[in-house]
Amino acid sequence: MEVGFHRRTIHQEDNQNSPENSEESPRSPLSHDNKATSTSSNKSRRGVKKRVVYVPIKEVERSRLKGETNAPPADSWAWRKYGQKPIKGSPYPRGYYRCSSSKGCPARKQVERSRTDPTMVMVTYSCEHNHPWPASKNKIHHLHHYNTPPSPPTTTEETNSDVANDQSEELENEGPIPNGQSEPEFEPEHEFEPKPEPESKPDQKFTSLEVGSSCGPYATTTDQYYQWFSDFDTTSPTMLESPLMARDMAEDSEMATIFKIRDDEESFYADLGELPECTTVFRRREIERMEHHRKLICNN
DNA sequence: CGGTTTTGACCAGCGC
DNA sequence: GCGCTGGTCAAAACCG
Repeated sequence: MEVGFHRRTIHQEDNQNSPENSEESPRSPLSHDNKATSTSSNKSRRGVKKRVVYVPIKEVERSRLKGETNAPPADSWAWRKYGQKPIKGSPYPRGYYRCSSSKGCPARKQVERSRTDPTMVMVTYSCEHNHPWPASKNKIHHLHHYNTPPSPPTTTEETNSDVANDQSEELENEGPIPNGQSEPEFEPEHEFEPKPEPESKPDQKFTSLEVGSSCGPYATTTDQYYQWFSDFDTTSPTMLESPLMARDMAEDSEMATIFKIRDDEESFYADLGELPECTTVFRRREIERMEHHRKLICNN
């Protein structure tokens, strides 16, 4: 499935706001899990850390249209279904998947249709991958798709504006983090940028990326471009706990607006079918970047 | 033929 | 301790 979780909504730390929580039966272990996920404990009944992601069912259906029956939301790991259970109180069964990219990988995910919003699929990740991102055919296809790397933002101004655009997506960037290695669960199909963090200096990342510097042990020529993704993944838990993040979470109303706008926008892109959303977005960003550079030159 | 999906059975945590 | 429920196992079926 070439299409990553590009319209997903992550409710890892803020599940209180998720419709899922409000509807869960109070006694439900799932509810307990989700609640834990939304709080500091973030652990399931068996003490395994979990992360919850919401994905529009459209993504799943798109995957299914491509011949993937009962397809879980797209991501770039290879998942093998090992079970399915009807969940009490939910009309939809829950599917259990484990990572099949590597033998012995403890990574698991549960896929379940949201009760309140059947158009959304709730994906719960538990455990982390203990291996690098497999160079699956999907990935190859993906990379081929986006083989013309758009120019990442290079200026603070631009980065900030993009960040404002992508606040929703920042929240989305969650999932198992394989020992600090790349976690390509979320394909960079559309704008997705880490919030500028004093420590991580995302601008520098982008700058270094632009010059093609190596970014990690598993970075390939094409991977380099996406490495910032994994960097962000690696740091995202910290971000979620950071005061900066807390502040952002407090701006929920604004976030909601952004969510809505982006959702509409992305729905539009989704209607374009296989046309990679990022191509449009990145092209637009490229134009913006060039204009910005032109201004700088003019000013000089 | 190897990998994946399906599905019933079993196990373990949690609440009462 | 018991029952309920979620999570996992494992064998058979399925698929490319």
